[in-house]
Amino acid sequence: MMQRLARSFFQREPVVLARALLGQQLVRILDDGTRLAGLIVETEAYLGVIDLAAHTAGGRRTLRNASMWLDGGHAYVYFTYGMHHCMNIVAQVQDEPTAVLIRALEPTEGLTQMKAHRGAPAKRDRDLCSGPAKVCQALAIDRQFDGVNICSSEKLFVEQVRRRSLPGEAIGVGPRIGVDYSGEWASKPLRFWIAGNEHVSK
DNA sequence: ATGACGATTTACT
DNA sequence: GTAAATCGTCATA
Repeated sequence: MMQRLARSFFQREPVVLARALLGQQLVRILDDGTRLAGLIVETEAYLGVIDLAAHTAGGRRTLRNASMWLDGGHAYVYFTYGMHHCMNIVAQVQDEPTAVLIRALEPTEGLTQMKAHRGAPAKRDRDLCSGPAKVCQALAIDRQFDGVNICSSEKLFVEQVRRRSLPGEAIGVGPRIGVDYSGEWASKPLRFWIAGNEHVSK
C-alpha cells in the first residue's frame, strides 16, 4: 500500500516542493469509488507576495485566492478564462502564500474515466493530462476542492512513489507558461518537468 | 454598476 | 501561426 505524503512534505519552499512533487502520484477518488491517478510530471512554483506572476503578488488577499494563504498541504483551485480550473498545492505555512501549480500528469489509473471527462479532444493518452486545466478536467477537480486539506481528504491526495526528489539532471527547467504580463518574473526558471517525459504540456 | 482580464485549450487559416 | 470561447472576480467609480 502506497503511503500518503504528510504535512511536513508540503511545508517547504515552493521551488523545493515543485521539484519534490515530480514523480509522486496525485490521486482523486470519485464519489462512486473510482480511483483516478497519475504521476506528476510537470510543475510550476509561485513565490508569493514578491512574485508578480502569482495571484498573491503584492500581498493581494481576496475571496478567490484565500486558500493560497492556508498552511502547506491544502489545495488552491481557481477558475480562469471563463471555463477552466487549475490546481495548486499550497507550500510553506499559513500566511506565507506560496504554491505549486500541477501542470501535467502521466495517467496511471482510471484512464477510461479520464477520457470520458475530457471528451473528444483526448485522442491519445498524452492528451488526457498534459496541461493544468486538462488535469482538472480529467480528474474532475473544480472549486469544490478549493481549500481542501490534501493531507486528510478522502477524495484528493498525493501518494509517495519515491523517497527522494529526482536528481537534478533528470529535471528539465524553464520559464513558466502564460505569465507574460509579469515583467521580469515571466522569464525566471520556475517551471520543472521530468526530462523526456511524453506527458509534459507542449 | 460596470468593464477588463485572465497561472488555458481548442479549432481553424 | 492566429483567434475564439466564456464568465467569475476584482478594481474602479
